[in-house]
Amino acid sequence: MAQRKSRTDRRIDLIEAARRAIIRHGIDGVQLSHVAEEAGLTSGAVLYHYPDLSELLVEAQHAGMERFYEQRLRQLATVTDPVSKLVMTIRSGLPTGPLDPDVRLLNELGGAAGRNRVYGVLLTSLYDRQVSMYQSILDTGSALGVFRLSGDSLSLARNLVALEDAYGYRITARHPVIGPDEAAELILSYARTATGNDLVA
Amino acid sequence: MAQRKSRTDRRIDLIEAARRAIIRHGIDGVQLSHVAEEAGLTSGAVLYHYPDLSELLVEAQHAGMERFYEQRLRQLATVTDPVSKLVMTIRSGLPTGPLDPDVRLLNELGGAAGRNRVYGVLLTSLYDRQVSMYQSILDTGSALGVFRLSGDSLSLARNLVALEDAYGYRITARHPVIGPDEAAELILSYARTATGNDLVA
DNA sequence: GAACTAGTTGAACGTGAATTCAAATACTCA
DNA sequence: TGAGTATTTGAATTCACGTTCAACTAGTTC
Repeated sequence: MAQRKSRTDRRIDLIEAARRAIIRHGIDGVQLSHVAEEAGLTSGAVLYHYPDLSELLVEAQHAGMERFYEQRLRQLATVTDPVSKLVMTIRSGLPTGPLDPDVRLLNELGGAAGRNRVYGVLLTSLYDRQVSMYQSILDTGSALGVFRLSGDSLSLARNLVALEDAYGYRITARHPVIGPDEAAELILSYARTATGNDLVA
Repeated sequence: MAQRKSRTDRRIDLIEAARRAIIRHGIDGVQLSHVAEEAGLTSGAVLYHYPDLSELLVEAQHAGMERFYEQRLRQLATVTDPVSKLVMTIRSGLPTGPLDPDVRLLNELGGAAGRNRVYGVLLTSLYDRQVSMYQSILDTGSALGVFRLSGDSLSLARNLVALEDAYGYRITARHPVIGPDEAAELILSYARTATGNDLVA
């Protein structure tokens, strides 16, 4: 028998297990048994904690998103100058490679968001928060005279996040020439014209 | 009994039916019975033409992609000056709204491309062809002196396609403020700095 | 350490989907 | 027109999954 755990501990485990199962089988392909296997439990045990699998999946997606976003914020807090912030943020929005679990998970949402309102809302809220994050970097740099913005910061920020998103897909789809480094350089080339700064950290 | 059709006609029907079924249920959620229902046939009939459902799904995705791309090329051929071409192409890469079937279908590939090599290859090949399309517009405009490019045309083209992709997701996910018009304007703002042209058609 | 509680298992059951295939039907062409 | 062929159906079968639940186990409490 698998190690016994408290209700809260087990729920955390299950959310992690669901995250892995989604990455492996797709948000519409995950089965109860996949989650159980990832968690090292039987289906019955999973059902004991989450009588409705779809709720667990939503929680897993939600948790994955929050983790991704919080991690970016945390990294951001380690530096102060706007140039470093911008460069670092661009990097942290890209997958480390085709197998990056965080981005793989988010990518699963793309298609489902068109069919499922809950996923649409989740994904939209992540996008908006990331836009705010970029916008505040741009505005700060602008106020300090480091950046000379080529347009309004909201539009620039929206485009930066959009580029991240798109290259995330390219990288996880294993584009033969666009990897993390190339994608970062492509986004940086946009960021340079947007900020009028060379962005050499 | 459903109307009898020739092998080739029926296969075309089935590809269309599969396309609709994928949009409705997701690439990993589609079932044989969904396709059969969309086609107005029984499961047995579908299996008679496609013993392997996954092959039909790949063909449906392939056909959807080709159609999307060919349609863009055809539109592009109706105008000659680079400014009109660029503006029109940006528009034709965006969904008409959250329900746009072509983009909905493509979005289904995003997540699956990370798990399934075939889908990864399909999606990557579409991306690359779209990049070429933009690149040729940019190069022509540059040669004619209409555009003064802010960087190499390949990078600019890659970013333009990336922006289209990303806003396609935003729109199908029903972002409350980013619709087709707003997305087009955001991409255009990038295209303006990229080409040094006001892009007023 | 006995009674109680919470978590887990495994087997039984029901459901729905894929698969198979013989029979029925509609078309082709001699 | 009639024999032959291609397409479709519908029923039977099998399989995989979700669901339920009684029994079991490991903690917890008094």
